[in-house]
Amino acid sequence: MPELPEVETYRRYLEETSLHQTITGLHVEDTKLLTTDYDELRQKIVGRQMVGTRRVGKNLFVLLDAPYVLHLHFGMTGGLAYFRHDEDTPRFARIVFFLASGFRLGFLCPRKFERVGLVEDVDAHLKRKKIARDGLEIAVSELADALLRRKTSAKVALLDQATVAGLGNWIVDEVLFQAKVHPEKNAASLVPSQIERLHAAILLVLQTAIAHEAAYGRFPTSFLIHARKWDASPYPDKNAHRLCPRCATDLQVSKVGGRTTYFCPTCQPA
DNA sequence: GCGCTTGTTAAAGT
DNA sequence: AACTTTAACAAGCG
Repeated sequence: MPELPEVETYRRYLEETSLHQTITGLHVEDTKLLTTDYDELRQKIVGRQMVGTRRVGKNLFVLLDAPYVLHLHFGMTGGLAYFRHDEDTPRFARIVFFLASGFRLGFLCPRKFERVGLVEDVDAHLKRKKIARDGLEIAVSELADALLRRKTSAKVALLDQATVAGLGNWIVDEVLFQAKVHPEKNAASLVPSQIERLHAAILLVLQTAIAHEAAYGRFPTSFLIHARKWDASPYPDKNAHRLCPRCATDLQVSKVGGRTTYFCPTCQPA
């Protein structure tokens, strides 16, 4: 689930549960999940406290009372869970931070695409990884600059974290739908009105998703996301979600940039 | 059992 | 050289 809204929800969850407690231990089931050597990581975080957070796109940075920062990336399926007792350990809590209160913060890693490690400097890390401006903060002019220099489709360009940070597969589909732009539209040939609509749609989709703590089932029925098989929740009619929420045309499913893409051929003409 | 998956990146291609 | 596309990664899920 971890696109920007989920990571923002995890960020708030971590802030509410785990700050200002000395870290007393660390468990790591599989060191492939680490971008910092296990022993070095343990040495550097045990005895420290989490004192704040910062999120950029899908990246969560946990500030410590130390001159380095813990970096969490949730991959395709990562999550967080705060718990107390052994018997409450969630499935897939492959990394566990033990805290002085007796509680533990588990980093759930069902598919091992998640990553945890230390970074010296957040901004240097973002630059090295080519992470662009966060989706909630990007200006129209920045979005325009990034899109117009690309020789690929609007969908691929929006999915690229070097264009705008935090959008994943379903959010890009939702943004394109709300902005009435075809996913395969050439990014470089977007006109100013389309870029303005994309910018507004990015804010709308991200803010709506965050307001609902990324629980897709509760999103407005005007959203395309309900077309995805895993979420037909607001519709009593089993087939209603296959139709465009705006014009009731049959939605189209295709592959763009190698990823499953939903769009309305009427509202988003080629 | 088969195909699919909300992300990223190394390798291959242009 | 620089940008784009593809395949691969790992494992759970329906």
